[in-house]
Parts: sequence; C-alpha cells; structure tokens
Amino acid sequence: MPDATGQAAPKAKRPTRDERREEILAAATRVFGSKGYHQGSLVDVAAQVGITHAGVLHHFGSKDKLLWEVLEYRDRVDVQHLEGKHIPGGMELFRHLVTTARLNADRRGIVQAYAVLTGESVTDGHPASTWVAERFSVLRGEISQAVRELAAERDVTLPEGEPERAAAAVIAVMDGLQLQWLLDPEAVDLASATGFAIESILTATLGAAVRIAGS
Amino acid sequence: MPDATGQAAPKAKRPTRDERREEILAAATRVFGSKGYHQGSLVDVAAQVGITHAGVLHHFGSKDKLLWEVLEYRDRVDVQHLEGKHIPGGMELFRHLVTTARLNADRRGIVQAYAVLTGESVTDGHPASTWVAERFSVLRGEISQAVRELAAERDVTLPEGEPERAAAAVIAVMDGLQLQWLLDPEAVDLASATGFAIESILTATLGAAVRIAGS
DNA sequence: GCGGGCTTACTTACCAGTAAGTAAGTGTGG
DNA sequence: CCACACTTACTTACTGGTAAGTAAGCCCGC
Repeated sequence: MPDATGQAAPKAKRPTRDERREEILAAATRVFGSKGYHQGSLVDVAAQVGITHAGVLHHFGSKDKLLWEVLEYRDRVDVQHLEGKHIPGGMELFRHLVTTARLNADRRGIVQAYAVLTGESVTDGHPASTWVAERFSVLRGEISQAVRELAAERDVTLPEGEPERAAAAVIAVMDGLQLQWLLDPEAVDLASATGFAIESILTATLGAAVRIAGS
Repeated sequence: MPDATGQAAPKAKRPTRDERREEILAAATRVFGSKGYHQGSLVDVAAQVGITHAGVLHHFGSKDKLLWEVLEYRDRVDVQHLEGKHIPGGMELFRHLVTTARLNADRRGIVQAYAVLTGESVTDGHPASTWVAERFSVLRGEISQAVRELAAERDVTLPEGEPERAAAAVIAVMDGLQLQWLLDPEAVDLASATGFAIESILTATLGAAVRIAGS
C-alpha cells in the first residue's frame, strides 16, 4: 500500500541487517525450542518477526544454516554471563555449572530448545548431530580436566578413565534433570538437584566429601 | 519377535490381524526410533511390513494412536525380560537398573527410540509428553522408595526430599548417558558409567560406601 | 543538495515434494 | 458369500526453496 499522501504513519524504522538477524535468531530459538527443528517451520519463525519465510531465507540461506547459527547464538548468549572470562577450571568450573543450572530455571525457553535439539540430534542424519556430539566431547574434556585438577590438589590418584567417567556422569545428570524439570517443574528443583548430583559424583570420585557451596 | 517375514515368498500366508499389528508395532518402533515421531512417516512404517500407509491406518486409525500403542508395546517388551513380573525393591532395583543398562548397550534401536521420543516429548503439545511425564513420575516413586528402604536397612535418617532428589538424579544420569552414548559410543561405556554414577549417588545419599556389584 | 544508480530487505507467487487422512473398490480365506 | 485386509486413488495441508518484482535507504557525480 503505497502512501502517496506524505501522511507518514508511525514510521517504523527499518531494522539494520544485524538487528534483524538477531531478531530472527531469537525467534528461531523459540520456535525450534517449542516445536523442534523438523516440526518448527520457517513460516513460524518468520511470523514471529513479522516477515515472510522468504525473508528469513534471504538472511540465512537455508533452514539448516539457520539452525547452525541458532546453535552458535546459544553458545554466545551462554558465555555472555560469564563476564568475558574464559571457561574456569577446577572447583570454579563446578560452581559455574551449578550457577548455570540456577539461572536456567528462569530460562525455560533456552533449556527447552537445548533439550529438544539434543534429543532430536540422535536421529539419523540430523543436521545438529555433529554439533551436539562435538559439544559433548568438548565438555567432557573440560570437566574431566577439572576433575584431575581437584584430584591433584587433594593428592589423590585416580584410576584410569575415572575423570572421563565422572565428566560424562556430570553432563548426563544435568541434561537428564533438565528433561525431567521441563516435563514436571514441580517435581524437580533444577538447581538443588543438580548441585546435589554433582557433589555426589565428585565426592565418590575423590573419595572425600566435596561441597560446592558458593554463589 | 516371531515372524521371519518371508517377504519375497509369493504365496506367503496372510498374517492374522494380531500378527500384522505386532509387525507394524515393531516396524514403527524402529522408524520412530531412528527418525523420531514427526520425521518418521507412516509410509516408512508401512514399507517395512510390505504394505501401504493406508494399510497401517486401517489397523491403527491415526499416527497418534500408533505412537501410543508403540509406547505401550515398549513397556510390554521391557517388562518381559523381568522374570519376576513385579519391579524389585531395595538394592535389587539398582542392580536391575545397571543390568538394564548393560543389556541396552546391545539394543541401540530401543535406546534410540526412547531417547528420541523423550526429547521430542518436551515440545509443545507432543502426543507422548504425558506418557513420558507419567513414566518419569512412576520411576521417581519407585526409586525413591528403594532409597528409603536402603536407608532404613542402614539406620540412616534422610533429610526431607532427599530420596526424591536422589531418584531424580539416578534417572537423569541414565538418560543423559544414553544420549552421550548414542552420539559417541566410543567415548562412553554405558554400563560402567551408569554403575559408577548410581553408586556415587547412593553413596553420597546414604553416607557410606555402596557397591552394587552383582551380575 | 539532489537526481540517478546501486544495494539491501524484503514480498508475492509459485514450485515440487511429502505429509496424514479418507473413500471406495478389490481379492481372498473361511 | 461376505467380512475383512488391504490397495488405489485421491484430497487437503504444509514444507523448504526459488524467482522475480518492488520499495526504501545510501553513495556519488554534478
């Protein structure tokens, strides 16, 4: 509807490219989070920012590419509250994990997106599967390293493979608790259950009571 | 699983209604397991038993109903190898959980189906969500009860809510490890990691070393 | 400082593919 | 002979993706 009268209505300023991309990424996170990747359509995403699905493709090229950027976006947002610091080590890391769990209890959308995409990723040929696998691998590396640091601090020598097993268990318990919490928030206290489980695993691994405390 | 599916046999005898239903359920388990519910189509399922998708609908009415029966079917199969017929309690339960994990390492398909459907179920309005939530709830009840039994045996009094927290953590760690194992079987030893994690949680909860041993 | 050309950010229209579901017809075993 | 298992043929509803057109902003010679 070209408006030749010059009677400029509320002149919605056209967003810049980067603003728009950010809007779309946020919308896509919500959509993929609430419907999953396959079930969430580009039309859904587009509707949330008030454009058409072709507009979304203009910015991201394909649905797959959009997913990739959503995943990276999540990482970016996730690290944001980490005050510019790089990933902490030793006990600091576990404190960070519990803190994240506490924060996550108020960010249902993001948790849901992560849970849905992770679950979906084990299907054959899913575009997110390598990302998720890589992520798990990196996390296991970081956490097992932190376990080794703690062991060194306390002069305990760990059996072969023990740090890795503990790391996998820590990640597993966090993911699993998120799932249960999403399905029944009343039944599971995300932060306290996470803290409890991590302390349990560390205590058993290091052979002495471990409290995470802090925060 | 009876039926050798002599699929090329020209004069194969027509399966009875119940045989056919069983075949379809097994096929649907494989399909939903490898592709997820939304991505797995009725055509896929039908092709696996050598009929058309309309034939599947003839037996199950709708895709949603098929999913429901698949879930019930899984329960039925799952309980089959549980000779005793009723769920064990106390330490016996935890032994059973670890044994199941060991068996699962050779049943990738079933594990995948469970993981995919569980993950998918947190999407809005998913037909399996109430089933999964219910399942979690029942499991938490059974496991927390077993924890209480162990505590009583050992004359420890547990803080309020501790059995439930431990139960949630046990379930979480099993689910989470399955996810990691599916994405990278080399990196995670399902059985040993599960045993380790459950022992850790029980030890921390009961305040004394717990070995599950057995099997 | 302003008109023209170029780029950006979309829209509309359409494509081919695939989904679930339905209705009606067909072959066959009992 | 006829109920049932199933197929064929179809509809309706979307999907992601493409092509082409358009309106708005931005830079530049003049």
